[in-house]
Amino acid sequence: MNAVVQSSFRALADPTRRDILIMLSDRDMTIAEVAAQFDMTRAAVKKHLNILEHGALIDVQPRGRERINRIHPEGFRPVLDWLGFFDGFWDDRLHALKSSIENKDT
Amino acid sequence: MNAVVQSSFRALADPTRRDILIMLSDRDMTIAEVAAQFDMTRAAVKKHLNILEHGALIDVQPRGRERINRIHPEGFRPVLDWLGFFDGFWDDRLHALKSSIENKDT
DNA sequence: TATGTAGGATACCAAAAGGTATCATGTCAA
DNA sequence: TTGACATGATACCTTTTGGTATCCTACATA
Repeated sequence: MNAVVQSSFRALADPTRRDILIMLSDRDMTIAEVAAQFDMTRAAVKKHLNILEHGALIDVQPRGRERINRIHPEGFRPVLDWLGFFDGFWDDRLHALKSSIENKDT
Repeated sequence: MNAVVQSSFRALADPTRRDILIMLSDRDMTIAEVAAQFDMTRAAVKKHLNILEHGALIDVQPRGRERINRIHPEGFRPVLDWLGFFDGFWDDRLHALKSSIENKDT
C-alpha cells in the first residue's frame, strides 16, 4: 500500500507527466500524439507514460498497432487518501474531492 | 505559479518527507526531534526539512536556539487545486453537486 | 509481399537527488 | 567565561532520474 502511494506521488512529481495528465483529461491519445506535444523524443515521452502507467494514473489499451493512453481516475485515490490524513488542517474542499473519487465505483 | 505547484509536488514525492509531514500533523517538532525518528543523519533530515519549507508545506519558527517545525496547511492548496483540475473526471454528478454547494455564498 | 509507420527496449550520458562527514555559528546554563 | 548543545552550511559520494541514440518488432496497407 505504501508502495502504491509512492508510485502515485512519484508519477505526479514531474511537470511533463502532470502536463500529460492534463492533456489526457481532454481526450485519449496515442503515444505519438502525446509525444508531438513536447520538445523531446518519443522514447522520453514513452518513459513518462510508463511511469504514469506504473502509478496507475493512466491505463493503456492496444488498438491495432497503436496504444491508446487514457486517464485512470481511480489511480488518484491513494494520493487523495494520503492527503486525507491531514483532515482538520484545512477546509472542506478536500473532502469534496475525496468523496467524489471514493464513490466513483461504488 | 507553476513553480509553486512543482515545489509542492516535489516536496511530497519523497517518502521520508511524507512521513515527516505525518509526524508534524501530530505535533510541532524541533529538527533534532524529527531526526531522532529516522535512521539517517540530522543533516539529511535537515535537507528534507529545507525542501518541505521551500514547498511551503511546513514553516519554521526559531525559538531560542531551537527551530520549531510545524505543518503549513495552506501549502497543500496548490496540490489540491491542481488535483481539482480532474474533478469532472471523477464523478460528474458529485462535481455538479459540489459546484452548487461551493457557489452557495457567491 | 514489401514498405512505411507505431511502438518496445536497451545502452549510454549528464544532472539532480539522497545521503554522509565535517566544520562553523549561535545560544543556553553553570 | 566556558562548555555543551541545537542548528547551519558545505564538500563529497552514490544512486536515481530525465533524456538521447539506436535498433528491433509488429502491424496496416499499397
